[in-house]
Amino acid sequence: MRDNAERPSDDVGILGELVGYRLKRAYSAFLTDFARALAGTQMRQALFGILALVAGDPGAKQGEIGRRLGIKRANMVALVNELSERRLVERRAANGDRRALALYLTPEGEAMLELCRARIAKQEQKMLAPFSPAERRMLVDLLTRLAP
Amino acid sequence: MRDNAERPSDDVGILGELVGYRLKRAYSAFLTDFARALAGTQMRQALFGILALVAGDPGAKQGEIGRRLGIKRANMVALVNELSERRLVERRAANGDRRALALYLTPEGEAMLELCRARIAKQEQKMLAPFSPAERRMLVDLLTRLAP
DNA sequence: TATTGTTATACTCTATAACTATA
DNA sequence: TATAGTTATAGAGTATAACAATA
Repeated sequence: MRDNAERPSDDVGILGELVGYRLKRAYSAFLTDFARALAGTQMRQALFGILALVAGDPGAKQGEIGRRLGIKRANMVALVNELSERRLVERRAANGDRRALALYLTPEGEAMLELCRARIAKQEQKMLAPFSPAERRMLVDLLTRLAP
Repeated sequence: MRDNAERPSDDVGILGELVGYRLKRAYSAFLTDFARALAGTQMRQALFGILALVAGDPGAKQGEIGRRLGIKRANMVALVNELSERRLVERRAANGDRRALALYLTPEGEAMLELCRARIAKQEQKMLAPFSPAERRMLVDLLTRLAP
C-alpha cells in the first residue's frame, strides 16, 4: 500500500527554518528509531524513563518521579500500574508519609533497564554516526540550554 | 492544586545525557509555547503546517501535503475537513486525476496563516533569545542533519 | 495492480476536575 | 489547607486495515 509519511519529504517551505519544526522532525525521527530499538520488550519512552529514574533513586516517591519526568500525577498511575503488574517495579509504603508510595526496581526491572539502556545506546550511536564528538556535545549543550 | 510536571526538574539521572531525551524536552518546551502563542486562534501544529505548505504550493494534492509533513493519508482527512469547515482551505477537483483533491487557501486562510506566522516568529525569538546568531544557525543545522 | 481519499478503530501522551486519605 | 495517589474523561497525534473510485 506504500503508505504515507514514513519519511517526510524535504520541501516544507517556510516551516523548514522554524526551530520548532526542526525539533519536531528530529524528535520524531528519534522516536521512530527508539520504538524500533525497543521492539519486543513491550517498553516505551515513559516506562523506560520511570525505570531509569527509580534505578538512580530507589525509594523515590511516585509523584517525585513524575515531577522530574514531566509526567502528571494522574498519568503516572497507569504507567506505574503497568510496571508493577509486569513485576518490574514495586510500590511500597513510604516511611514517614502514609499517603506516599516509594518505588523500587525488582531484579527483573534492573535487567529490563539494562537491556533497554544497551539498545538505546546503540541506537543513539547509529543516529549520531554522522556527527563529530564536538558536534554531539554542541547538540546536547544547545538542547539542554533550550530546556534544562 | 499545584499540579505536577509543568516544569520538569533537573535531576533526570542517566536520561539527561541521551540526545533522544534532550530532544523530547526541548520539543515539549517549544510545543507548550507554541500553543500559548496561538491561543485564541483555534490553530494547532498540524493545521498550521498544512496552511503553510498549501500557501507555498497552491493546488497541491491533499496526499502530497500530508507526505511532506509526515502526516498519513488517513489522518489528513479530519484535519483538512476542519480547515475546510472553517473556510480557511478549499478542496477542488485536481485536473488530470479525478481521484485527487487540490488544496487552496481562501483569503481567510491567508490571513490566518499570516497571523500565526507573526506570532510564531515572535515566540521563536523569545525562545532563542539566549542564543547567539551563530548558535541558532548551528542548532538548525544540526537538527536538519539529524532529520532532513 | 497501485494510488487517492475515506471510514473505522486503537494506542500513546497529555490535560483537567474531583475524590480519598492523609499531612 | 495542602499534598499523594487515584479515577474518570477528553483532546491531540499517530498507527493499521479495508473499502470505493480512479489510474
